[in-house]
Amino acid sequence: MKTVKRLNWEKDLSPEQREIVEHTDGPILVIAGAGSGKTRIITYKIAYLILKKGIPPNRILTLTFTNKAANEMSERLNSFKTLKYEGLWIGTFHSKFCKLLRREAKLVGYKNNFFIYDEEDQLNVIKQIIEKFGYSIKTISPKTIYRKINYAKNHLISPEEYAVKDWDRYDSIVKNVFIEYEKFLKSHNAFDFNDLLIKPIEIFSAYPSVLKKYQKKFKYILVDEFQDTNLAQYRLLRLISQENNNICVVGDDDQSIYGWRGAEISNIMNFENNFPNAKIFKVEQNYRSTKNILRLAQSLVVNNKNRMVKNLWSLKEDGEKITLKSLKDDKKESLWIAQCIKKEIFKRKKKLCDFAVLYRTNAQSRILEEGFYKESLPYVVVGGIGFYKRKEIKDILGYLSVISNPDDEINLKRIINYPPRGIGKTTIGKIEVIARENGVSFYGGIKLGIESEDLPERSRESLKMFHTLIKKYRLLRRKISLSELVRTLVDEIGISKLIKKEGTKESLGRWENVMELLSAISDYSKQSDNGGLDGFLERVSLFTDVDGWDNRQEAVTLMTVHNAKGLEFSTVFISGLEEGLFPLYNYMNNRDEIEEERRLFYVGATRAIDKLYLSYSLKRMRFGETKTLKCSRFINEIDKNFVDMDLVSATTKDYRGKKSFEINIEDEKYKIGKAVIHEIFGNGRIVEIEDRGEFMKVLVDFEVVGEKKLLLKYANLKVID
DNA sequence: AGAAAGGTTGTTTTT
DNA sequence: CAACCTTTCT
Repeated sequence: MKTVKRLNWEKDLSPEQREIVEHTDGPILVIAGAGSGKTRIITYKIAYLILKKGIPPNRILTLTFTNKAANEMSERLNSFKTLKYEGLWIGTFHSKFCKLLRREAKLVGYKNNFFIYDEEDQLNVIKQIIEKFGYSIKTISPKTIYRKINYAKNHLISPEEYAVKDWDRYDSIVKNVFIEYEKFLKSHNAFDFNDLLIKPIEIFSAYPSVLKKYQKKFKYILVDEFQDTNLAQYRLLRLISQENNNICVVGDDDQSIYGWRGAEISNIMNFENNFPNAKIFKVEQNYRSTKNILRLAQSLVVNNKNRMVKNLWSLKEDGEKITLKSLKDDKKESLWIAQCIKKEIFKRKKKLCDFAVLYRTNAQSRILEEGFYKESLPYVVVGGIGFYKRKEIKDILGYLSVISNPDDEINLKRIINYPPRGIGKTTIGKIEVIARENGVSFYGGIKLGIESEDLPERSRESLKMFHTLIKKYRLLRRKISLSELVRTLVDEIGISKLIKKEGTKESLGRWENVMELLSAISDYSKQSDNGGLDGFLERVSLFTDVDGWDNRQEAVTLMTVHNAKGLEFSTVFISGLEEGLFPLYNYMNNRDEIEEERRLFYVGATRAIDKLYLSYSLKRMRFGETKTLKCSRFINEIDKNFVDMDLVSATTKDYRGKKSFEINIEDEKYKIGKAVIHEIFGNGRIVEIEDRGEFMKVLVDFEVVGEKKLLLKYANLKVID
């Protein structure tokens, strides 16, 4: 059911949006506040380029943050009656540069059927290397190494450049593992996520003619969510845009929430310096939220130092007040949320899909699920362990990967004894030796192992069976459809029996997942432009749970604030607003990190269209222990004039109606102009106040020693009044 | 070789 | 409180 729309430049766009759409040439930065119609601007710009300027779609590159965003844009383009956009490059950075790599892989020594390793695969590679070096993964944590390697790759640091302080043994281990890791991936024809961006950069610098080809091809480049691009993405944009210099980036510095993943907020802050003669637009009208929601969000985010000044405004009414609720513990919080939703559905005739419950960490979903279950309220959890990361799914995908690319040792080892076929640790160890001695891959080692005298008859028999199985499917893949292939495979290896045998309460769900995979594959097979087995594997690697989430489903949506980026809901709950959880404890120590947490809260709050609920618990179960918690500093920061409060304090006093909290009452004593006494510096007056809460700092002008900035916590100042 | 039991570890957010 | 890894038992 395709809804066909006529494009109406005047009616569909505000005058300022239209100006941006029609300003096509040269570098453009659009600072677009939350809910100001970013997606609309980009889609209409694409339409404008094609229809009004006659640019062929295949000469426009549009980069988004999620596949979902790209799909939505495509859908909108599809709804425009007269628009033909076949050939348009639209998708995430990762998927588009993966596409480029499929074409150019041989330039970096890869075959074009490369496989993409996810975190689990990467960890397996790292573990294997650590053990090969003779370390124990007890002393050398694979996860730490993984983080360090990822950090380096995010910052475009190669293993050779990886700096080691010569006294730091750990760092030199990281470096060595890093070097081996890169070699391993290459020799197994696999990339990790970072490689999808890094390798194109390598290709472009080594082969200027290839770069030229793409520079010429892409006359116009459009980028969404620019505030979350990292160094590699930024480098790619610079390289590709050089020829035509028509690059339009859209973003909002207040919504930059991926710093931990290497995103550089400076990319957006310094755009004007890096792209000379850039035209800057600011869109401050918000079309999404009520005034109350906007004011609250704004009152929070102004506490950030490192931001561009913006003043969001809205033509909507004030709307309902924000509800702030404090609860005794996390169980009560989840029940309260479920009950609020029920009430709203009953009173205001809202639908389940109008609600989203957001949280800081995935682990919080479980307690919410329990509460929803008790209240028999349907819900979907988006994210967490993604569908394609579930064990039963990865096992099947492991087979498919090996069928496509037998060099993939990691997946080969994953499935070689699943289902158990008598190929255990000892046999695998022997094959590794054989492979190394003969200079062949692990798969090659299996072939030799079948003939080898060093292996017992039984193992050789098992290996032979396994090898025959893989060979059979490698042949079969050319003869039957992908969907039939996987069905036959699932049948032959007896997954159904295997899962049933486990006999756990999750077994049924796991089997359902397998069936869901089969139907996903058959859907994929039906698409006319499908890329066969390799295409499916690629899609799966780059797929996220949000991409698959259906927003019309009759269920409440539960997800992290990160996942909610770019989405909107009539009613939004932000839960777990406690010091240490949101902001998360790892990020409470430095200013930049706190600012990112604050932006995250801002992103969450601005998802709401009509009504926002904020809640926190005074006790929460973590690590199997119940901890007592204080409410988030962000709650203290927001302007309470638009908030209805219903609070339980730690001392069970009711703070209803009061404008500030206990923490704040202490702070209130310190105001600009107040006279204070310090033990050493003597008398002075407060001239400036920075931060509130735990890290509150004051600038005091002392009579004797002049101005000093003091951290209130340690200063021991006395106010004299 | 494989299953079952026991101990230890750790949770941030994700393309 | 799990998930994960190691050890122990069959």
